[in-house]
Amino acid sequence: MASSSPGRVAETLREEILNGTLAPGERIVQEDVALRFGASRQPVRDALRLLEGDGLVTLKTNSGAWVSKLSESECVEAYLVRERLEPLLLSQSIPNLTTEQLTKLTALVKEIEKASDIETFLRLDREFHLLSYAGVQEGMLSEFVERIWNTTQHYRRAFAKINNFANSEVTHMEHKLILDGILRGDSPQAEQALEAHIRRTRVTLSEHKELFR
Amino acid sequence: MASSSPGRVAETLREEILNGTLAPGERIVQEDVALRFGASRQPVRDALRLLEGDGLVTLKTNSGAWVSKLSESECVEAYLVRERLEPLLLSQSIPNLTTEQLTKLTALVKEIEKASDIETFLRLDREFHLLSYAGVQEGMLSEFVERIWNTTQHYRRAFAKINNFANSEVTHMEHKLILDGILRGDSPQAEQALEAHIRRTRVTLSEHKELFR
DNA sequence: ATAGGCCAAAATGTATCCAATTAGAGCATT
DNA sequence: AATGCTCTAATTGGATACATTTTGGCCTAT
Repeated sequence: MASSSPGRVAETLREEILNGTLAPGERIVQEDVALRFGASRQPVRDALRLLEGDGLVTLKTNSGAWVSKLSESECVEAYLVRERLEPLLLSQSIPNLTTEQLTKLTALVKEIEKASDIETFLRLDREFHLLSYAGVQEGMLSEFVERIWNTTQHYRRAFAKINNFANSEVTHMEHKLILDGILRGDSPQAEQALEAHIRRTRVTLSEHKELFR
Repeated sequence: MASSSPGRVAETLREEILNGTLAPGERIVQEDVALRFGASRQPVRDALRLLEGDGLVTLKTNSGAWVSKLSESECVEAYLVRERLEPLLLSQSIPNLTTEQLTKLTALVKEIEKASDIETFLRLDREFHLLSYAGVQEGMLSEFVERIWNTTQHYRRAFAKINNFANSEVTHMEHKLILDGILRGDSPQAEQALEAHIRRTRVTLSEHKELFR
């Protein structure tokens, strides 16, 4: 996949934005990227447009490209949208999850509890939630959700650092409730637990406005 | 706005896709567009990437660009997402609507009733709903909603043609309920009426699978 | 000392050219 | 008649070169 030049460039840059190598607000110079990949600036421009479509990069005509930055209200909005969309997505995914995926989800919840550093926690948490949506084939809904996860990734990391696993007990319980609903095919429970999970994060997040200054 | 070349090209093409000049599945040849706008192919490629980000155009590497097409299930998915997102958007918009906007909304509901041809109906209906969201400043939520409206525009037109204003009485009543909620600042009523409005359309739509063949 | 304007360097946007890939017509085969 | 194949023309992708715009440092004037 992504055999095309712009595709590969975009994928690499996306990875670097998600893992924090490229921070929000940081400028991306076309020629620098072109040199890194041994390509001309044209494929790089295409890649930047792709990432703009994903909301990860903000382009300004005749000026340049920056890693997208969210204000506090934009971040809260992202969580409000998650509260509406992810339960819907989960409800459509649950009937189609395979036994292997259910096993993996169960294992992930345990692993998340054992996670001792922030990067591991973030990676596993992301994997758990996105895997729980694997029963739905790619479409607009999953695309929206993935986009929200991507654009808020940096703030999830910053938030985890500040909290230093403070609310981890509550988080683990919520994950178990979601998992229980999934395993028993009790979609409403899973949906409600998920909505509560996201909502609590949103409320807690808005108590840390310092993340956005 | 959109003073840049790719911006202008994209805007024109978007317009033509929305008003039906360019039909879903139709191919878009870079050089043809470039000639039309008296520009080179480069800005056109940028424009196509922009439209791809909007979901209006589908690009295939080394092959070309086509106006995006929705399957029936994708269209239903779009309406499911609308049911979740638009009531949220409306609830955030209502407190910030100006007196002028409320007057305009009232007028639009009346105009929609008087609409005698399909294009007028589509235009006014779109204007009514999008104006009801004008109290919210641009952001992820409004962007998602606008994208859904754009990608489903063609199917709304086809649906209206088939129905030939059959359910228009119900539609008008729903619009009045939404408007009443907005005017009285009764957000829950407006939200519920809007959700019912979208839901009914979705259900009715799935009774016309011939639209997707 | 600070604000404002000017100029040079750097970065982005566009055009043109060439290479690589694909699509479709026409032919051959079953 | 239908299917598969080949080859050519058309189209897209990428690189280089040039034009345009912006940015930021520096100078001047208040």
